[in-house]
Order: sequence, then C-alpha cells, then structure tokens
Amino acid sequence: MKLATWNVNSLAVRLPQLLAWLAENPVDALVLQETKLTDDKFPAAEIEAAGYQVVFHGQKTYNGVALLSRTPASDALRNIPGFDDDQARVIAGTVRGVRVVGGYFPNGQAPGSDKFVYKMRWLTALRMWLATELAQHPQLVLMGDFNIAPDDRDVYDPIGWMDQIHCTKEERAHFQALQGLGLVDAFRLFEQPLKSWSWWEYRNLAFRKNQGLRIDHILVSEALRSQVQTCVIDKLPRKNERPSDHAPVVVDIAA
DNA sequence: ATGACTCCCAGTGGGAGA
Repeated sequence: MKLATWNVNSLAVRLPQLLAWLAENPVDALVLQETKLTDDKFPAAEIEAAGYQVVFHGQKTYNGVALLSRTPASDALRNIPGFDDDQARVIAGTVRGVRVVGGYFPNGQAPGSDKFVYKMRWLTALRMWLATELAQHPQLVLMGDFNIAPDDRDVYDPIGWMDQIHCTKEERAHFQALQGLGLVDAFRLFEQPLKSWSWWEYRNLAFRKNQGLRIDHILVSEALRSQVQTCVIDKLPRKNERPSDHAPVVVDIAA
C-alpha cells in the first residue's frame, strides 16, 4: 500500500492541485497539513468524488489536518488524547490494518520563544501518546510536517542554519526520541540523492536553486520496516503554478 | 538586510510560516 503526506499550505487554494496529484498518484492514504479550513468549509464532496474517504480536523487561518483513504479509516482520532490543545495538528485512523497518524508539528518560530516551549511540550505529549498507540497498533506509520530537519544532510546550508529553528539540538533530540520508540525514517532506509529536500522557501528563488530542508517525514514502526519498498519525495507539484512550499512524500509498503 | 514570498484576516497593514 502507498501512503503519503503533504503540507498543502491552504487547501482552499490547493484543492485543484490535490485532485490532480491524486489522479496521478492514487495512493491508498494521504495525510494533509495546513488545510487552514474550519470543518464546515472542508471540501469533502470534491474529495469523495475523487474516490477517497476523508476525516478532518481544522480551524480558521492556521493549522488543520486531514486523512484521506481509499477505504474508510476506522477509530479516527483528532489531536493528542489528554493533551489540551486549541490547535488542530493531529489526525489518526486505521487503514487496512495500519494505524496512520498524521501530524502538523509546531513550527516553534525561534529557540527560546513561547512557541518553541509549546513545540517541546507538544513533542513530549506526542511521544507519550505514541508509545501507548504503538502497544495497541504494532503496524503504525507516523507522517507529516515535522518541522524538524533531523540531520545536517537534511539542510542546504547547515552552517547558516546551525542552532536555528528546525535544526536545534532540542528538536533533533525529540526526533531521535521518536526513533527510540522503534519508529524508522523510511526515507533513509534507501540510498537517496544528495540535497533531497521536502520544503523550499518561497523567496530567494530557493526552489530553482534547490535550497531547502527535509522536514516532512514518514516514520514506520519496526513491524513494518522490512516491508518498506520505496520512499520518495515528489518534487513535481513544487513546479506548479502557485505551488505549496512543501512537496509530498510517498512510501510504498508491501501489504 | 531583521528583505525577498504566500496565505490569511483584515481593511488602505500585519502576523505567521520555515
């Protein structure tokens, strides 16, 4: 089965691109981030017409997540249980026996800021919850916009970005702690091109110059690791007119 | 260069993203 994640940076703007991408890439499930739509405005009918079931959790202006799947997702969940959060950042559901967790991790803005403190709290709550979730669902995939570049090779200018947001020791420690739960970075299971990014700044001709970060990830549980066939970043949508600043990441799991 | 772009809500500008 193929699973994917894509930060669309406004589903209202990107819906035509999403439908076009799904037509070209009929994945079994896709998680979206930054839909930026309250649930009453979510384009469920258009997505269902494209052959997908959808569960979503949104808010005005910021954040917002969705889980699209060919077959209905069961046991859907919105946000982290027990973590009081007014921001819509997590959606989960079970698709064909695989627990799919989609996350829009907090940006954090700048180390030391209130938003950075929130990011740390959120990451801790996510990990605590995932530990229990993994116990119940050994076959689990965590994917989304992590807003963390796990390693210097995931950064176009590691010196310039040293200790900056997405690249701090604290954020990278959280990424490693998720791996400590038995979650594996599917992208790094394979040899990949150098300078592989999932996000490029809108400014500075960054995409043309291939100056970006790899901050969108797919982590698979130990039980699924040996079944991962491929994991790729699809740069094509970034070449569209009015693109999202993020590219989709796709994993193929034999199941 | 504390910029550059895009989106949103707003309302003739400003916050946030990353």
